[in-house]
Amino acid sequence: MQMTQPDAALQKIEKAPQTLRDIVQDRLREAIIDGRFAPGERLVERPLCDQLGVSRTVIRETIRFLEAEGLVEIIPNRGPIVSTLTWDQARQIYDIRLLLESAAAAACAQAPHPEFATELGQALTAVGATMEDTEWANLLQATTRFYEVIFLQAGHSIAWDIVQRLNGRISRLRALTLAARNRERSGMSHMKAIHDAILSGDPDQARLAVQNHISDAANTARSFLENPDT
Amino acid sequence: MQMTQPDAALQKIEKAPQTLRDIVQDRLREAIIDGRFAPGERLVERPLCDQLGVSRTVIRETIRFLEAEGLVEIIPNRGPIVSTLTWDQARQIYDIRLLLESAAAAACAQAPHPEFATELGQALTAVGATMEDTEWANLLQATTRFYEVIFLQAGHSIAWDIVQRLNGRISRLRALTLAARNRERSGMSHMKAIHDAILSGDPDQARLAVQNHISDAANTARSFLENPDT
DNA sequence: GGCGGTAATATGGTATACCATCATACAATA
DNA sequence: TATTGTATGATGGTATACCATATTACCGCC
Repeated sequence: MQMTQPDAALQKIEKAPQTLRDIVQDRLREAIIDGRFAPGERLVERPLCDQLGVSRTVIRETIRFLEAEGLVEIIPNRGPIVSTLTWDQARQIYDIRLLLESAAAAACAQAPHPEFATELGQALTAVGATMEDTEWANLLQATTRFYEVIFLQAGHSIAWDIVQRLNGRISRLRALTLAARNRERSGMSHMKAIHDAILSGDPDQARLAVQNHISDAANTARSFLENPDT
Repeated sequence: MQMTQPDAALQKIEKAPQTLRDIVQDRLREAIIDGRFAPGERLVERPLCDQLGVSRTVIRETIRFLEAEGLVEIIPNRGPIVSTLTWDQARQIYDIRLLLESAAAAACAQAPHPEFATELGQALTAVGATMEDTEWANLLQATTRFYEVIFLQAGHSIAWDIVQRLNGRISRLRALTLAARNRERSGMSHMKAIHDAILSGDPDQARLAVQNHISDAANTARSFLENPDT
């Protein structure tokens, strides 16, 4: 039993004990992103407590976090509501995504890495596999994964955090645009273009492909937001 | 007493009643950004309560918010600490700022607006006025204001929120770089270049000027972070 | 004297109780 | 019947009390 030489078997205990708050935080965030609350709907604390079986303390701390994420807004002495989204805000978010995602894609294209190529290919294949899926959540997840691979390979983890947070705020739009069946295929072709451009080591082409992908999505989103239907 | 016609005198009550949490949130954030806590230092809740004269509830909800902002990190079952910053993270932050700020500056340059010109000029003058000031916080505030004018004119309010949040995370570096006396003047000249490029309606030149400003700041910051002094 | 175990302490996690405020409904009076 | 005042209820804001866990300190035993 020599301790000077670390045993590979049981290295470090890394269990990250999940607290109630973490669970509730994920649940509530998911609920909002999945659209189980309407935008502008009040999030009354006590009913949420009953529903989730936790105390108000937990709910309130969770809401503070989601407030900082931009998913909920607090009206003083009135309480939290699910954030609403104007087209102007959505436009800004798509603009920012365009900047961050094209930068990440370009960075990947400039520094090719063999195992990254297979990883990106797998991510793209996964997107294609969910294309015919009835569950749109899977497609959304696969798409997210595709970009995650790009951002992490580029070493842009902070930008990725920002993009994820922004995506949360436009989740309703993302769901709507994905539901638009005809866009699925175009989205797929755009992602293939991004994939190809990166692997061929062409940063400018990668930027362009990302731009096509996002502007396409933004246009679809705009038609939804400007036609007051949902 | 005709109510159909709104009286200009007492229009709408818009007081936004400040809650304890809001106050504490601002105070704590300011304290961290001002560097009154060392990076990695534990933020023990109960002492903070005594110090600020509020209950743990308030402190904890505040900390949740600051956690989402990236200013503090939570170690499960151990409590919050002031976030540390690696050079890699700082580099990423400067990269993102470069993207967002150059986009905003370019947008301003493309759509000139007369009253905006005077506003930007005033902001620049204010920066110059704080140049000789002994209180570095004033310089930082004036610099912030300069960029705020640009972002808001560009209609990039969300990007501005992001930049402000990122700036909070590198506040220590900003203070250090500003304290480097020799950089003040170069910072000023860079901002003047940005100002001139925008007013002359040259987006590319504006981008370039922003790039110079940020890369200069990033280089100064790197020398601090890589030399383990502070 | 070092090592292991147990007790004590520090501190975060959670629940609850109480108070403040705002909105709404109802009643009384003109 | 309309208007205004008041009472009541819903709900967020804040404080506190209690519990769980982890770290530390101390003590006895080998």
